[in-house]
Amino acid sequence: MAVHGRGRGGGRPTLEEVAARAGVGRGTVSRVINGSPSVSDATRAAVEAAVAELGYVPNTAARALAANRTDAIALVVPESETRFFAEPYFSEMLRGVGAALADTEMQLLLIFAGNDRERQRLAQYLAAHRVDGVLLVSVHADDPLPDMVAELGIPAVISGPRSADEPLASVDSDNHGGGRSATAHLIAQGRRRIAHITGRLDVWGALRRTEGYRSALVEAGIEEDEGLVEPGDFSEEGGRRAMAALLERRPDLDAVFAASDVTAAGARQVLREAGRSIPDDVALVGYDDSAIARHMDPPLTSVRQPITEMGRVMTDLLLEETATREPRRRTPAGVRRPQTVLPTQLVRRQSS
Amino acid sequence: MAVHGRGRGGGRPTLEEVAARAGVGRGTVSRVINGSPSVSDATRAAVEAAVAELGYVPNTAARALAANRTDAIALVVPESETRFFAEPYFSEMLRGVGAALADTEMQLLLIFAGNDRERQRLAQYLAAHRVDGVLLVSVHADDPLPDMVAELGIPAVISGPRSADEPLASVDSDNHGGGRSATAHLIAQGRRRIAHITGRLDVWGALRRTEGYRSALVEAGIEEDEGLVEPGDFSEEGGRRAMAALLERRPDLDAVFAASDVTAAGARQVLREAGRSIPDDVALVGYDDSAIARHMDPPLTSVRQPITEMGRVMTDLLLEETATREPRRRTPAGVRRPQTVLPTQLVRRQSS
DNA sequence: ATCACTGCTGGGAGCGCTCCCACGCGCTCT
DNA sequence: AGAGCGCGTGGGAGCGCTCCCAGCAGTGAT
Repeated sequence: MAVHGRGRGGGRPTLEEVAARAGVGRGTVSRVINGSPSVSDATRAAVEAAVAELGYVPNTAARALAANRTDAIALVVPESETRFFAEPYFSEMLRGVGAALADTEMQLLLIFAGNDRERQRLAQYLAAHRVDGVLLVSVHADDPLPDMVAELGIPAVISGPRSADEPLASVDSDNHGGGRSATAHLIAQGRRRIAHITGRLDVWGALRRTEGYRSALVEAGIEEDEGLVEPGDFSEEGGRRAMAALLERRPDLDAVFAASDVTAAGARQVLREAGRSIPDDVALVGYDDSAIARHMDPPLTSVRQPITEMGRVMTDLLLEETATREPRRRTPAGVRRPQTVLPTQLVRRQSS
Repeated sequence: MAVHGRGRGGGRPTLEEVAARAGVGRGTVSRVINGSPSVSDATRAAVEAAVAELGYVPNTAARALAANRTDAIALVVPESETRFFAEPYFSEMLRGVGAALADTEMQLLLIFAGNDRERQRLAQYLAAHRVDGVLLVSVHADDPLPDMVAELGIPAVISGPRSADEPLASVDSDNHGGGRSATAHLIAQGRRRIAHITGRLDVWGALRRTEGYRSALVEAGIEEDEGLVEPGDFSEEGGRRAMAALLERRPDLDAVFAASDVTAAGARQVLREAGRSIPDDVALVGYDDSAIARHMDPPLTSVRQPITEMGRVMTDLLLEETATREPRRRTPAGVRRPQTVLPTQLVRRQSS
């Protein structure tokens, strides 16, 4: 890491200086730095030697200016920093993104857009094209963020499409399959009166989980009973409320599939208060395989999403996109971006 | 957020275009953008109007190249991402940094340097001067990172000096005062045989806590008893081991001041196993005021560090530094950077 | 021997900004 | 009336790269 001072006191060496040292032209050095194949081996070696001797490091600002790219992507989190840290979801996602970026020159920017002020700033940021691409995680259905990004013509990948015809590239876990396997598992345990507490149904993924639940019932030839389905909202309180309603309406239910672990935790409280034992009287399955699931009493069977893997795939997709869509322009209207779906996995524990 | 296309298809407007629109020169627009005072009000208004009309956003890359600054600082975390998320310390710190940056144009980069590979990358990053300054948090005493940063002549602020004569600017909480007030509190409760489990004594802050403990004893005229001091290492296991040793050596001790909440948790286990009740037989005080302290049984009295505030102050200090140290050069040898110390606060709970 | 044609190479022309020098104007002070 | 000053201003000269075109050899076909 030798950094020799030269020329204008203390400045780092420039391409020009490396070129002079190696006895070649500026263009050639640039080609070597950027790994162009059309450089002879001898020349390449000479340049590499000069680079090493001078401790040359490319000036990113100059490169960004000349090439009109930044070599950076942003992970946009439409939440407060507090929630970001509270949710293991983000942590896992970040790990996946980091892994995908590990052997790249790409720089990751973490941008919170929890309040209006931050969103305003983000808008400025994107307008200035300070990143080559954007990773959008856990966006709400009515969020204008994705459309803004699309409008600006910035490559983007979203985690969890907002609807069946999401125009942006997306990576999702198989919510339908998850709901289906959770329900099928309960059926395989001999349960027949399986209740379901949904998530917020304006969230596409939650809707899919519920559809998966229905599919499993249909496949097993069990008649659907609308009385066994109660809307929730992912929250603990919602779980309690829904469970109470279900118990009142169908006291003979023998299993519950909740759309999130937190919801399941709420349901468990009500079940316990009602004197139902888990899993003997009522089997319980959650979703997310969060820390709550592991620490619940009894430990909760839950559907695990490959969040880290999602982060990795999202990043790969985005990198590909930024690489191909070189001259920055808007995606032609009507062109659907790839929708990737990753498998979920049922983690069996004592609650079922 | 009107972004009108112009000139070379779709490119954003440039300074030049804004200047033409406002009927002024490039220089004048630049001055307005950068808030230079030497622009007449009329001209300023005209330029601002043009900026608004065109939806002009400065090109950061060009600015960085021309001005040789990046308007970005890095928060360097010498830990894995996993630990980063696990520790509320970082979350609070980040909040403080964010707050200080909120009404700045500065961009925050979060850089993990948990393993060799990441550190290598960081070195490249810093060598390329891609940030104007660096915030260094929770660096270990033998970490080469701070010296590398200093060597490169990059302004830096460190959280927690590594020794009494830390050459870098630093912001710390008052570890001495914290240890002193925790001990004084125990004395005020009528305790006289107060034991102390230290932190890792190669960590300057831990050392200061222990010195604070001693000061309090001296001030109260209580004779120091080396048998009451046992080295720990911030860990739970260390707390258990130390507590066992203390109990064996001084079975009549009536209070324990542990250098961290985690250590206190370890100590509590041993005390309980030994049949000592808290706080009746033995009063216990921890350090950090972490979640553990609140959830312990009984809730643990602990010393709170103003971590968010530390983040804020560190950032302010760094911004000041980057602003003044305009032409990038090394800090002259021998020039000590400011050492700021923020007060701690004793949070009383049922354990004492 | 002439003419492509291919494989490497050098260097001009910018990218959009900041910095700074020089200029013009309206004053005040001789 | 002329010199001197300061304020506001315009625009040249880069910052360190990438892109691209032209040029130069060497090769095989005509």
